[in-house]
Amino acid sequence: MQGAYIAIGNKRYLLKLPGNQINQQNRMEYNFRAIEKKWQQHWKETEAYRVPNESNKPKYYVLDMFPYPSGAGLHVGHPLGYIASDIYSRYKRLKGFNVLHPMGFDSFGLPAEQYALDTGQHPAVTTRNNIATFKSQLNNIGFCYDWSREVNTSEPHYYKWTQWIFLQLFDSFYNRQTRRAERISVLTTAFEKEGNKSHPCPGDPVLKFTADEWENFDTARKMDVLMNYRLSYCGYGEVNWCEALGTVLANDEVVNGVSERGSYPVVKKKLRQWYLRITEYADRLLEGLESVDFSEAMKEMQTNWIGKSSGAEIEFSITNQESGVGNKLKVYTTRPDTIFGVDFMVIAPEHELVDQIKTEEQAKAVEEYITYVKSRSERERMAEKKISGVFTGAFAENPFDGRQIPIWISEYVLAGYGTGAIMAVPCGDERDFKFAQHFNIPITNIIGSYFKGDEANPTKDAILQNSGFLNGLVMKDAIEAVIREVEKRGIGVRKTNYKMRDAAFSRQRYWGEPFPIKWIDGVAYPLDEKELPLQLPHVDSYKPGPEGEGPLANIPAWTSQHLETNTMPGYAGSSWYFLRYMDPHNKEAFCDRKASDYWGQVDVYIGGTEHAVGHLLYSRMWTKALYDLGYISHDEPFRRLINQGMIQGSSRFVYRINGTNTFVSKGLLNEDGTYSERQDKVDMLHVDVNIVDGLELDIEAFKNWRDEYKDAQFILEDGKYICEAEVEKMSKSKYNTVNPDDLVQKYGADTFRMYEMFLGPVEMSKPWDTKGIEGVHRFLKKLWRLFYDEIKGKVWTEEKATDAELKVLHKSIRQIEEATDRFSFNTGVSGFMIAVNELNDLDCHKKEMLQSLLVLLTPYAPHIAEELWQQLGNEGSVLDAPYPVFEEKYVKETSKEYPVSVNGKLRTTINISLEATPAEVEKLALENEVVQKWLEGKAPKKIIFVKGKMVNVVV
RNA sequence: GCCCAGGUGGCGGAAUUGGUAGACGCAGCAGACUCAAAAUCUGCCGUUCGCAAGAAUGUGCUGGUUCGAUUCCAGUCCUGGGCACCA
Repeated sequence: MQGAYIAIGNKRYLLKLPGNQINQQNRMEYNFRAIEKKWQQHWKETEAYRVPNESNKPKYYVLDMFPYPSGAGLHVGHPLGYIASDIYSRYKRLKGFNVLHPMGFDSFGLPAEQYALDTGQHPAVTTRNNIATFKSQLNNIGFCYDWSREVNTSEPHYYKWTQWIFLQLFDSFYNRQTRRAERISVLTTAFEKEGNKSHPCPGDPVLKFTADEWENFDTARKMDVLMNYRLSYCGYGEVNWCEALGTVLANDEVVNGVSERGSYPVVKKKLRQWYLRITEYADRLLEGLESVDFSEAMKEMQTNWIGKSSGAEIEFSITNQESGVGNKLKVYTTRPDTIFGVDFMVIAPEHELVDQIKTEEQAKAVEEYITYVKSRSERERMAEKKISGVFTGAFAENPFDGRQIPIWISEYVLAGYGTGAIMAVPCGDERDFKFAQHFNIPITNIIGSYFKGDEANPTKDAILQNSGFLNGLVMKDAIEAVIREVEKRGIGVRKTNYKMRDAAFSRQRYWGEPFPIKWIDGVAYPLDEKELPLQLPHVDSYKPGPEGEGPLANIPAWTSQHLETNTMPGYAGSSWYFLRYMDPHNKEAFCDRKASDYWGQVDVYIGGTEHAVGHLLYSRMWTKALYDLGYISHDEPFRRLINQGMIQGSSRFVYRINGTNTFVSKGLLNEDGTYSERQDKVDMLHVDVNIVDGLELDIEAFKNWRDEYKDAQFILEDGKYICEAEVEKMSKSKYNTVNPDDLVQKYGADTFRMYEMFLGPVEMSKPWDTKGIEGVHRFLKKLWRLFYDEIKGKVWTEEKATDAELKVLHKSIRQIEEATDRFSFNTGVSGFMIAVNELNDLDCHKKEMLQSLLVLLTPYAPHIAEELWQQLGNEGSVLDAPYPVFEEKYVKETSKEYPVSVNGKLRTTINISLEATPAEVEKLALENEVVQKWLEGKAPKKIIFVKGKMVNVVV
């Protein structure tokens, strides 16, 4: 950059000039570093991105899923969605909207705590540092965030309101009659009047009491009952318990039944846990999907997660001799029509009846199996292909034909779903069939020829046989018949079931929101609103507390106040942050009603599918609850959702000859992956992608990369060391992360932004490859040269544009506007490239043209657009310039080069007027030499003509 | 295992409603400019056959529907995401 070209004759020389003399010359070159710095500073000083809560413009709310500020900083995968949303926000602003486009940090979480455990650094400190890094990285890219609205979930003035919302949920229940959340006081008033007959208990379905009984409950009992209704409630749940570490582990800290750190055994342990009663909202979460613009795939994932099914809960009597007689085994089935095909029962190994019903002969086998299952994660149990299980020795009686059915336990039945017990029908269910085969359990066929004995058939169309009173009925119809009969006999009920479970809402950790709850005599009391925020206390050690409790249990000052020692999970703060952005500094409320009424729903929400069923469902539930309680006026948080794909890492590897410090270039390896005639074994080692150009290793950089490679030897091919490449997750440990800062430094933010978009559709996952960025950078330089010649200086003119030039412009307006509208930013970028190429071909430097192009470009490359906009002599910022309006008349065509096929195969093209009638087109097509050749004198059977598209002659 | 998505040149991708497959860019090759390099510009660039004209073939794989399929249907393989304490 330090220099300029001068021309002598027709030759050019690059002159080295001192820094203070280059300004005027410099302007002729695309000096992106100076330009970007200048405008970022200017926009900051003029508060160009500040968004008011009052405006006569229509509002538009564009939101990114905010990041967890990890210690590794931002890598090129993060900004993909942010760039997309930034482009869209700027586009909407140009189109005249008041656009809310905020950013913040989801700053509570496990990694900061683990880091604290390892290094003793307080999570608040590391989090603050990480946020500073993230912010500077984000600002580098030139995003138009209104930073005055930044939120950090781990700051007391934010989590005060997370705690406050928790208390609202705590003080609410879901009224199934009105289908909304209502205050607990509504419930107690009802209890006083009529007991719980109008409000069946969601936490304990068999609980029934009268007004008198309620009146006579003591306080503890009353609170206990209410706990079973609250939308946030305390119960018991299983966690991954690691005795050796004395702590509870997250699922991804457990690998194959042992802890990831140290490989200690991990077992299931029941602990007191907080939950959100999201199951009460299951139906509304389903219905709400109809009113939002999410992809079908996303809706399907959420629907499947909620997993609504209907069927029946049926009781079977247990009939074995030794014990358990008189007990009932309750199963849930969606296929009661197959009741006569039940050949065995399977109950979850942790089912409460197992202990009572197992026979003495089977006791040992059962216990051994339970020990095995305890070490298994739910994931492993579901994914297991190997069939396993143990007979309990007990039998149940089929209520319809009295058949004795053996009761088994197996890991494929989970305690948490339905009743934790199933009736197995091997002729109709594949898993049951395999189980029966494996354990040689005889199979009853109730569907005649539909079942051939080699695989189960889940049909509902068969006519039932061997099925008592159902014989002759079609299965579909039998479902209803059985449910009616079951209810008539009082041995079961019709039942709607949900796969979704209540959301576990507590963690035995330090770095999360404290619960504003005090425990007194085993009863949970909420803190008063005035006591919020309940601040996280300082700790000296992040070690777990006794008996699986969190670190807070180690603090006497905390426990002496009887405060809850659990903290809230990562998703607490993220379940409502989109509301806080609307009114981030409010000290009186989580968000002023006026602000939320103005901004309403998020119009476009951009984020990854990995949040499909977690964060998105929780936010939807919180929004619905806040709506029900009258705090906001909309009950779906996100009107439209765009899923951004993941950027994967493209890892590079070097081959080292086993036991040496010599590295062999990839192409020199034998086919079997060994080296040389001696067939030396080689090790494949990760190497930092940043010291590899494409596939070619920078050998000097490699030697400096790590001490152990200082004296490395290389066996080269064609003088180069060629690396192996593989696509993997982008992660520091794989040395495949690329820092956006480096690319911005080298090519500028505008190039970086456009290149990320140019990689492909936002929704799609793709590996990162730095190589192509040059092309986008060249494009911006080419654009610059439409304005400035490096010798002649400014080259734009005030001349009137020609028709050909106007056509280029309006074609571009159409393509780019439409691409931006449908989030197809990659084709948007290519639209700019085409426009610049064509203007270049036309040698067009007319201000009229270029100016419009700059406005189109503003959302994608704001810095260069603003600079050139100013250079052209415009007043005001390009950020608010009028968006060019497409006019059809400039792009109208009169004729088209029609593709002409014979029998569907393209043979030639003919230029035909768009006015031509079908008859004229047919005539022209048949007269065509090429068509005649392919007709070989035969008459055409048919001619298909689609106006403006194609002609096909069928022989 | 279950749910969801995606497979198109050497590479990233385009083709919006079933109508010219490969836009745009990278890499590569050839050329211009240059003492040289960089930068820039021009041309070529799916595969096979052919001097060429042209022909055949080609969107993971196997079938189907259609005048016509990357696009719709059935099956299948592979890759990625999620599966409830990573965020």
